[in-house]
Amino acid sequence: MPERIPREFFARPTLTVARELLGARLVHQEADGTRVAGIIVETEAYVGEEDQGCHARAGRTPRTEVMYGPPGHAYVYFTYGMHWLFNVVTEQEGFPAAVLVRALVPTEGLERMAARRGKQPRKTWTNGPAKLCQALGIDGRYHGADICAPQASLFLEFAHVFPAESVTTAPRVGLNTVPEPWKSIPWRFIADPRRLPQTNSR
DNA sequence: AGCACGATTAACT
DNA sequence: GTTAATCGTGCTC
Repeated sequence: MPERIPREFFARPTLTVARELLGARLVHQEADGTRVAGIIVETEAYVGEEDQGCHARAGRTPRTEVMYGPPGHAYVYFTYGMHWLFNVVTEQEGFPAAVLVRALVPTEGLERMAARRGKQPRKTWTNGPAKLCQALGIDGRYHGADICAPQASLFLEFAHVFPAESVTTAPRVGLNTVPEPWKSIPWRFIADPRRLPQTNSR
């Protein structure tokens, strides 16, 4: 039985959580019991009101309220008129921060993913933050959900640990109009999926 | 009340 | 490399 990641894991510095979430398994247990899941291979950290790339730069608003709440909750928001993005709230309650999950390697519920991602090739099912939400069936219903609750249907499990040499960092994506140093600071974490144990992919 | 813009993607050229 | 699709949010008037 895989071990679910406890809340204390998320109640730490956001950069640490973002790095250590690489290799974790994101699981959506659907209403019929089907597990749709994948191993996280890319994340980004968004840290506090000072971070001009973080939504909380505007302060506490209805949209960002969840980021100010306790760690281990889902911050799910809608953008570009059609895409959902999934984040996990980090740090202590009262400090607004979160980790955006940007990419997964699919491992379970492949037929569900195929059904949701349509005719797209498998390689592109979960290689983007909005794509993985679509593939796993994550949308605004999960905004604010406690992913550490025992009965949670959306949660994280410890699965794999990537060695340091398989992890690289880079500036965060899509912050074109954000001022420096936030625009270039390397708070994006990328794991080499080739370092993952072989899956039954084809 | 109105508006510019975005933590994106897919389909173009 | 460029662009349309599409709408909630936060800011301005």
